[in-house]
Amino acid sequence: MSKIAAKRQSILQAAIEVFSNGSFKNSSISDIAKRANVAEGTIYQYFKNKEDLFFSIPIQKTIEFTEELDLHLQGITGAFNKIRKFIWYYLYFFKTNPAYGRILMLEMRVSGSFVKTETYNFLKKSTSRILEVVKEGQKENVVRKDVNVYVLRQLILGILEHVVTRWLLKGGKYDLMECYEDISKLVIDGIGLYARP
Amino acid sequence: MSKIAAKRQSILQAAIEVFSNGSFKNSSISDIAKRANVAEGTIYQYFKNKEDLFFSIPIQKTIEFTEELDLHLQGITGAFNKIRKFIWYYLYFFKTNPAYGRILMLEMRVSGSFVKTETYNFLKKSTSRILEVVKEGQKENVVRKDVNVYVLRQLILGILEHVVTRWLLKGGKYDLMECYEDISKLVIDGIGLYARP
Amino acid sequence: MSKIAAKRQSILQAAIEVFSNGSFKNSSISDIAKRANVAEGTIYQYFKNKEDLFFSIPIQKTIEFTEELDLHLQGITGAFNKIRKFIWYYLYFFKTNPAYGRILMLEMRVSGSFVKTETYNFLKKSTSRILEVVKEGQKENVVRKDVNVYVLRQLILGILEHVVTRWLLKGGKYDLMECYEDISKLVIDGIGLYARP
Amino acid sequence: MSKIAAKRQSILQAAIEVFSNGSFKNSSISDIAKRANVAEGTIYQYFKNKEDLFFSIPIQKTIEFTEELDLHLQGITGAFNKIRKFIWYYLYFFKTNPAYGRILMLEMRVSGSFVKTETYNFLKKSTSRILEVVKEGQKENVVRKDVNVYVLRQLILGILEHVVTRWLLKGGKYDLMECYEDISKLVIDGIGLYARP
DNA sequence: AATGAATGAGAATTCATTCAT
DNA sequence: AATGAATGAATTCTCATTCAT
Repeated sequence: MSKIAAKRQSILQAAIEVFSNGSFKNSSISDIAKRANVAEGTIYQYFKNKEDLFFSIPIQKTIEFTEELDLHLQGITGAFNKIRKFIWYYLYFFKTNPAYGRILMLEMRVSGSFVKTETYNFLKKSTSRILEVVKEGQKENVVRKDVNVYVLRQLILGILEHVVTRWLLKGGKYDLMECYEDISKLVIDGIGLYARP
Repeated sequence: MSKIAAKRQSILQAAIEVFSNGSFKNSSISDIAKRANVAEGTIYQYFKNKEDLFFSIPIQKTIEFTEELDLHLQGITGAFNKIRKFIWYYLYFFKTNPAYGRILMLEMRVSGSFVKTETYNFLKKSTSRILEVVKEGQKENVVRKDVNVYVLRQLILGILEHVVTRWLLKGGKYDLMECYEDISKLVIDGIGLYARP
Repeated sequence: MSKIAAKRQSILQAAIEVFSNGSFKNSSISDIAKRANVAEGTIYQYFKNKEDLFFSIPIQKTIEFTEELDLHLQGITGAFNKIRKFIWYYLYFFKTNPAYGRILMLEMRVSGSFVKTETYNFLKKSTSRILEVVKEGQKENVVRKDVNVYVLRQLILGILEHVVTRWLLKGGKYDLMECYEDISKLVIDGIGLYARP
Repeated sequence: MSKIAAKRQSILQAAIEVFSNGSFKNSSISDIAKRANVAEGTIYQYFKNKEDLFFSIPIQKTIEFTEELDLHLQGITGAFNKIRKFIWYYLYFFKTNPAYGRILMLEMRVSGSFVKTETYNFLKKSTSRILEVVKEGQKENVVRKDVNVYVLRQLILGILEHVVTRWLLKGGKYDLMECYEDISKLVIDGIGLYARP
């Protein structure tokens, strides 16, 4: 990574830590600068303004998420196996990135203006990987075809988002991975072609 | 109610309306004063500072909640009936107090400092009523005794908190009371001694 | 004058002094506050923002100008006498208010955006007094009727504006009143019905 | 011209263009650097600081003016002819350098500090050429000797400065050369020994 | 008790200037 | 010589809090 990219990265990391402790308004550029060990002005070399910095967080984190996810999915065959891995990685990602989780799930999602941002569109597009896997499952004849793939994706992401949000609201006091088995079952049962009770 | 108490009350109501539209930092004393039709200085006759005003909201509202709840529970016999009434009233309370709901469920939770406040302790203590009812159910031999009463209470409050939070995040677009029947069943089934499937 | 009006006035006076020493951008609220012996925040109790303060200057000064002018015109009969008095007072006003002169003539007039402000419209309307006198002269049959009154007013104000601007550009080194006689003659000759050479 | 001098020149040209669009404070080194296609730091290799750059503009432009003027005066005999040529060239220079005109006539004048700079002294000295021509005219017995030569020079430069300033304030909408004939006559009549009406 | 003018500590943002490469 | 990343002082503006009336 270039020196410049590294500095941008370290500012973003500091921003995540600061923003995750309070609201957007409550967090100050001064605090972020201190935590990143740069001058306040430096932040404006890398980000247009405070809002730009804020909304750059999910973009950066989503890129990280997607790249890592791809590594984890490599070598796995079978749609169900891939979906299980996806669920596992989703939970694992937020377990290891709770500060980002608080920003995304508790701060951004709640703000009405978020939906209007470019970042929102970027996030929506970024979930294409799981869509592909669902389609793969349909080709393999293991995933039901009587329901729109987008709805199936919504089911998966909806459950995951939900458990992560609950976990964060409870202050991360229990192990997020605990629910991996249950969710896997629920999801596979829910979208699977056979084995419907 | 004395004149003084009435003014305090009207300031609190204005505060609820203002705080529910934005974060703590985002809301200004000036706005609250305008909405309460008092001068800014007057607010400081009734509350120590902005934080005191903010955290007085749940205290006041919880007192209201408890007082009203007691009225609703009067004359009802049977733990299950009381629990159903509790669930009904909980949903009804937030349906009719959505602004307060947003503050409690979406804003206070996010702020990491909330847990450290006296208000947090007050809220925890205030749920004693439901605890008593659960214990009553155990004495009546209708509520399971193999699980700690505090866990049982957590089950009830957890579900309720959850549906209210979801409802608020969706902008209160549907009728919160819709889910009363389902939740009643879920709760009674969950904590009941018999009738387990 | 009320205490509040007096403070507003003293802030305006400080602003005139500061703005007249440099451009709008170059002048700081901090300097104005210091000169007015108030805190920076106080300025924002009286003016919406820096621009509002800036454009409030000509409004205030024009009101002063008009009020004083009316006093000076009282008891004078004959349009030519009134016009001479107007010319005299115009020169006298800027001789005694050179800082305001620099702001109006050298800073505001030059900025392209000034024309779009409300202040600009206010200033335009404020020259109605001289228009009335010109019309009066036409009724008295001493002022030419073959030229539009608005053009006649433009002639008078154009010359005056010009000599004041020159005087300011030269740093106010000579006595502005020197040119009173010459301008009076020029104007009376220019707009008079008879006595055309 | 050396490569270094050429780059200095191109930075100055960029500075003229940027400064002429706004006040000193309003114009940024960053904008100038962009327009000159150099890095910000490079500007500091050629100029001590922003003020130095600003005040280098009239020095550079005055050198250009004087050099070109000398070429134009070559081969012309007779003081009046030279004066006419001077007037023509003065108007022509600002017609073709309106951005510099705005800086010199509208911006520098306004800033009270200009009079204190070295640049101001340089500009004053640079008008020696016209002084020589006036003296030449006195020797030729065509220019009046009853008035101080410095006053005669002031007359000439005063009129020229005036028409250029007016033209700039009007946004350069008409052709500045239009007034060449009238000014020539006015000046020659004004300073000439004979032909006084 | 009520007021609201005054305050001044920050907040975000800009930008001239420096300096290591 | 040229660069442009980094800096930090300065600027405008906001707002919780105080206090004289």
